[in-house]
Amino acid sequence: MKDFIKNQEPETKRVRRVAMPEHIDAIGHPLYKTIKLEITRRLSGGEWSPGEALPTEKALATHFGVSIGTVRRAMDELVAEHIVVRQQGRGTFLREFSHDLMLNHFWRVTRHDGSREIPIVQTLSFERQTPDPDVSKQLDLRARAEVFKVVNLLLLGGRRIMLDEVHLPCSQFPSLTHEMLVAREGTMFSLYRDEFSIIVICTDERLLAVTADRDAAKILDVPVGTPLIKNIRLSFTFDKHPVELRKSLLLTDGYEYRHSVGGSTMV
Amino acid sequence: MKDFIKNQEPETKRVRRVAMPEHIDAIGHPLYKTIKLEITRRLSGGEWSPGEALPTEKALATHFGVSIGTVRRAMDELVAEHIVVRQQGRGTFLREFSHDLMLNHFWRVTRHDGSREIPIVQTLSFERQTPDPDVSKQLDLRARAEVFKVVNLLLLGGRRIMLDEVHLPCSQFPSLTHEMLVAREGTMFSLYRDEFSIIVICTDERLLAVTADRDAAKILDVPVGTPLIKNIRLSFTFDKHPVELRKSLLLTDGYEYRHSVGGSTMV
DNA sequence: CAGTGGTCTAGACCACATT
DNA sequence: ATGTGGTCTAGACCACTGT
Repeated sequence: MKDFIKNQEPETKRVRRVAMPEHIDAIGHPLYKTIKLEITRRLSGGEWSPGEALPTEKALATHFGVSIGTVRRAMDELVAEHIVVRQQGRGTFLREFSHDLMLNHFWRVTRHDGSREIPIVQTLSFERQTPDPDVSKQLDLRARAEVFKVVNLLLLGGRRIMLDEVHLPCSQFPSLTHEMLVAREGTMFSLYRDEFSIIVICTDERLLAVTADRDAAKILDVPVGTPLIKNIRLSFTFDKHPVELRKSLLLTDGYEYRHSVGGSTMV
Repeated sequence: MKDFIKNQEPETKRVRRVAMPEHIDAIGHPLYKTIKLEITRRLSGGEWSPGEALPTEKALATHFGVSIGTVRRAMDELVAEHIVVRQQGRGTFLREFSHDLMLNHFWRVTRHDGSREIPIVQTLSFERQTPDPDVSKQLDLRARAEVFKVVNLLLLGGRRIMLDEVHLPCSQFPSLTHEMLVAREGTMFSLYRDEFSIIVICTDERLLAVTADRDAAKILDVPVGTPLIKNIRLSFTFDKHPVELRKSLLLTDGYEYRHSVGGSTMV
């Protein structure tokens, strides 16, 4: 009945979907998710280095055989996850794990006026061990899988502010050594990325009010009983796969812990 | 030189932009932002009530004289801000300020297993006062502007867990009374929305480690010196306009404070 | 100037929900 | 069967960056 002008060039449309590389599981996913997953696969594989320009949206569109809008849709999510940055007129770049990103995205400790400061990190200990069942469970490890345990002391304004106990699955950081931790510039997250191609996307944090016990008090140089915030943080890479468990004690003296809820787009 | 087939129907395109209602300032904004702003204006005006279906995307598109994709772009941000919910095949609805939203979006206190519980609120005091300079500054008030100060005690599992001191600008909540607070069902935020058409979009929180002083210890029924998390939270409506300052003391005993960084879209 | 991302269009088809 | 939101297309034009 209806005189729709449909399928003027019929053979080129649905075919493209199955023209995707075979290792991509497109079932049940919208096309842009598939594109996004393929791009993240290449990122994880180290195909582009931080700061480097990705192919243009047009190039990606023709490469994948999809419309440019579909590529943009995939890129939109990568931008939202702080994995890439777009610069109008210049290109799209794999985000560098700069102090800027670290400070504004994952580093929650500020001065009372809201300004942020780069912490100085001192690695106090480094060992390989069989984790507690609790640690093993949170990191989703197989039985008898081992972890590296790193203890760091963080200084702000020359004062001891934070004591970190970091647990990393040995399977994901096979060649990690004490020397790498001591010698490195920048944050732990930049180390994960540059040396192991592990990109941290998101973290879940659990905060508790505690007081300093004797050990913590000694290391942080405060009286026993000083109030501290205990932060149990689990960090994830793609697919919500856990890569790091960090237990921190934070001294909020001259500093505070800040975060926002819901303020991403804002008018 | 180039045989672009441009402007086949020339008069209908750019004209639409200026065909917008005159009270909209479209300068420098992309069209979808203008659409979004206009929709939020109507929401603030109470044009639709919570739970009610908005016009269809197609209807909005023809009403504003724009493409359906542009309306979707505006809606995408409203969805991201938890203002509306889309249901495929049904429609788009102004989000109800349900316990569900409250619990999963703004309520950060959970049991140690991550489960959430609806707090029971007891209003301990209600008064109108001239705020401290600090409170006045954070709420962005004019000189001599007054605030309502509400003190609430929150119970979880029958135990006293949190002590809130809430500051509200009188100008934005003109008819607020003690009775409204005592009589209400649901959260403070639902009260703001239902009675004053004020929709809270986002909050900034500042956390400090403290110990219970004599007054707090008495009210929370814990020993003096018990570690607490002090949370100074500023809540905003559209345009990052502050509407509430809340200073809370949280007892993390059987409970903890949880939040995520960066986990909105996730693969 | 050419090339990039940013916005916008007009439509098609799909998946889902309701009648 | 109808109507909704969800996805996708092919292309145009704009704003910006670099030459």
